[in-house]
Parts: sequence; C-alpha cells; structure tokens
Amino acid sequence: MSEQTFLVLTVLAEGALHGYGIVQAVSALSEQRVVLRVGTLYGVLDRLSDDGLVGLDREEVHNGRLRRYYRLTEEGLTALARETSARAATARVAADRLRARGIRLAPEGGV
Amino acid sequence: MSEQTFLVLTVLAEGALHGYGIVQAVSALSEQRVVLRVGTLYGVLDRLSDDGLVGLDREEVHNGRLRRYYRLTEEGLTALARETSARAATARVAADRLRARGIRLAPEGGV
DNA sequence: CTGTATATATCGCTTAGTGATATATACTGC
DNA sequence: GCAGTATATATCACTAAGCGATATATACAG
Repeated sequence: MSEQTFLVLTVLAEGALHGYGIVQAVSALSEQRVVLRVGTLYGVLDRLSDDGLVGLDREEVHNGRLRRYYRLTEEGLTALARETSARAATARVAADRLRARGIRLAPEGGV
Repeated sequence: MSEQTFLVLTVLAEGALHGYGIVQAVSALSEQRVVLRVGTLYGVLDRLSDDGLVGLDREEVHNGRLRRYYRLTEEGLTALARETSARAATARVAADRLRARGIRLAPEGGV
C-alpha cells in the first residue's frame, strides 16, 4: 500500500470527508510532506472503492458546490489496522538499527 | 519513498549486503509481506545509487559466484532516519484513530 | 540428470502518481 | 469591475516504479 493510500485511509478513520477536505487533511497529517494531486486522489479513491475499502457516505451542497463525502468500510478499517501494524513494526526495526548506529530520531509530531 | 525502497535501506542499515541477501533480508524483515523481485531490487538499487544513498561496498567471490556488496552512505543513513520518523509518526496517528474506534493493533514482531 | 538454492542481470508490461487542464462558485484585494 | 485565491469536482496524457518472465551460471541434493 502506497503512502498516499495509507494517508487517505488514516484521514477517513477519523470520519467521513469530501475530496478536497481529504487533500488538505493529508497535507496536515504529513506536515506538507505529501500533497495529493487531484489526479492522485481520484485514482486512490477509485481503487479503494473497487476494493471495497471506502464507500460513498453522503452528498451535501455547500455554498452551491457539491460535496461528496467518503467513509471507511469495515473492511477498510481492517485493512488500515493491518497496514498500520506493519508500518509501525518496520519503523521500529529501522529506528532500532539507526539507534545502534548512534542516530537519534526527532520525535515528530503528526496531527 | 516506497515500502520496497524503505526496507532495502533498513536492511542495509545493519551492514553491507549483496543483492540476493537483501532480497532474503527484506522478506524476513517484513515477515514475507514484501518479497522483492530481482527486477524491483535492481531498480531500487540503481535509483538509490543515482541519489547517492547507497554505494558499492566491495565484491567477493563466494563458491565461484560473485557477490556484490552494497552499503548505506551517510546521506542514505540520513534519508532513512527522516523516512523512519515520518513513518513512525503517521503510524502513530493511525493507531490512535483506530484505538479511538475500538480497534486494538496486534503488536507485530519484525526482526 | 533433474530440481532447488544461490547469485547476477535485463526487458517488456502494468499500474500508480504527477502535471496539466477543465469547469464552477464565492470571496478578497486593487 | 476584474484579477486572484480558495473551495470543489473531474479527466487525460506522461512518467516512473514495481512485477513477471527470462537468461546465465555454479553447487549440491535426490
């Protein structure tokens, strides 16, 4: 699973959100490290929809603009849990090895 | 940075290693989740070399077979540290949100 | 003498992500 | 009044990364 996909799932884990909101939330979450292009976003959402990990929550009209909200499915939640465990585990190993080589990691924030 | 690239850097953080050894170490590290194809491996190594993150350590002859060892450069170590911090941070956020939704993560091993 | 493990390397295909573009409303600054 | 920015959707061609297949070569087990 790509970082982009992982971040979209993580954003949606907090609650349903619309496309543009997802882009902003991913930027915030990654501290501007990952800025999703709209082309990427729709690609990710399409694939996640096909895989049954996200679904359409609702559609709202906000200031004359349609907002399409997406939400995690149960399956999406499970997939995120699995991916998170795997990422935490590998990051832990990498951190251990870096520490063994005398490199201290800056305990980064993340929202 | 892709997971494949990250795992190769993590493997090399422990010490210099040859191509075939990297493939095996990545499998072990990810608990068979990521099995590098040789095509992927050489693509990753080429890109990392171009970016100055890994370099050739030495060449050995083992059982009549050449072994080409790769090692991390200082820059590679720094890049790995940065990536590890970022990954740990996002995994932490994801874990928090999953916990808030009542999902406990299996504290996976990782070598 | 066939299959498996070790070990390197290349090539074409597919897919994911990027950049550009398009459309549309609302608000802010000049 | 008009340009620029923010909000909001969507598509499309290009590029790059990863995958699968293939090739070459030695050593060892069955």
